[in-house]
Amino acid sequence: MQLRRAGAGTALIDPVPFGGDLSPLAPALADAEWVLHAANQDLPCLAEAGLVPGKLFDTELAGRLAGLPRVGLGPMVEQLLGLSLEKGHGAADWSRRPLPEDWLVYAALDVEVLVELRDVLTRMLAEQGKLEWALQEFEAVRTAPPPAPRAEPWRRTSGIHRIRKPAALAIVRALWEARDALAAERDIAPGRVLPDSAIIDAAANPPASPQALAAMPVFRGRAQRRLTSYWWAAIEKARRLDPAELPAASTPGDGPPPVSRWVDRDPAAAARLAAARAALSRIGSEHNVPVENLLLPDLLRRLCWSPPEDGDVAGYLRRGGAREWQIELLTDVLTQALAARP
DNA sequence: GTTCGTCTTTAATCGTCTCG
DNA sequence: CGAGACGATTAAAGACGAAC
Repeated sequence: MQLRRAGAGTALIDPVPFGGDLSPLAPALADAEWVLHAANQDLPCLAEAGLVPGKLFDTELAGRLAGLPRVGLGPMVEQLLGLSLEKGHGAADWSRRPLPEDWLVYAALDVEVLVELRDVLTRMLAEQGKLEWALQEFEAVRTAPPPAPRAEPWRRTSGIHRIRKPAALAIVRALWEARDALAAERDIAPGRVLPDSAIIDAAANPPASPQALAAMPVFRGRAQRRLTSYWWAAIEKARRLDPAELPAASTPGDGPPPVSRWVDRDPAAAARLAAARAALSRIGSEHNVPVENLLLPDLLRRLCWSPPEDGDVAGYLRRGGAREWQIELLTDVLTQALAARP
């Protein structure tokens, strides 16, 4: 983790020896405004380590609101500060120790520029009359609850669409969970324990015996041969489940259907969405803000699919987590758009 | 009454882009 | 590498009707 504070210089902290608990740092950071880039990606992690900001500035979000075309840290620093950052070691293995010197330098340089970037962005936002918008956005990010864990993460196994029957899905689930447990125990990525494709193969053509399993691609590999009985036990467990315990063929899906289907399913809703999108796109270009930052696309879809019966668009947006600046800016045009007819 | 084949419906991918 | 967004596409289940 990289820290920089005016007057105190830059510090790099390896969280590993602390067992992931960085809460001793919290008092030192309590009174400061945290300047992060794409904070929504790091905050859940930091919160887990015991670090929660009291005030936040997100340079990526600020860049979007300021209407910058490229909001990566590198491009923004280049455009606004005239500096060029070295290309990252994005896909590098940051778990190795000791970390090479040049990686440390690269990591430190990342934060050297953040405070200066904040100052420039603050000035831009103020000039555009968007500083208050940004403050509301930062506060929303700061106080956002951690993302809910996926209810059924095994359903994201790559190739799952090939599996439809509950009995076969049960095998996917069993193998996925067995793999996850083994990966956690060995502390390596699940995909390196057993590829998704092997799970799907085994579910699509369930082997009748351990021997048949051990003859399948991937499973006949040198490393997998030692685990045949482990995988076989998972498959057997799935086979023994009561019908009531089998996973549902498809998740209910609590939101609206895919937009491409709206015209057939509910032409009126499609007309509302088209009108709302047109209005948002107009306001977006008027204020030089990306449409997806004007309103969460998912909230817009839900609004258009099933508008509030009492016509209280502002209340609907507020309950959906929209910020006050968004409500103020959009309620009228969205109310009009909801009156659109096919 | 059952089986087979085709059509419709549905949803989850694909490919693309951008980001860290 | 993995994430989210997007539009287009594709795969598979279910519905329906015809044929035996």
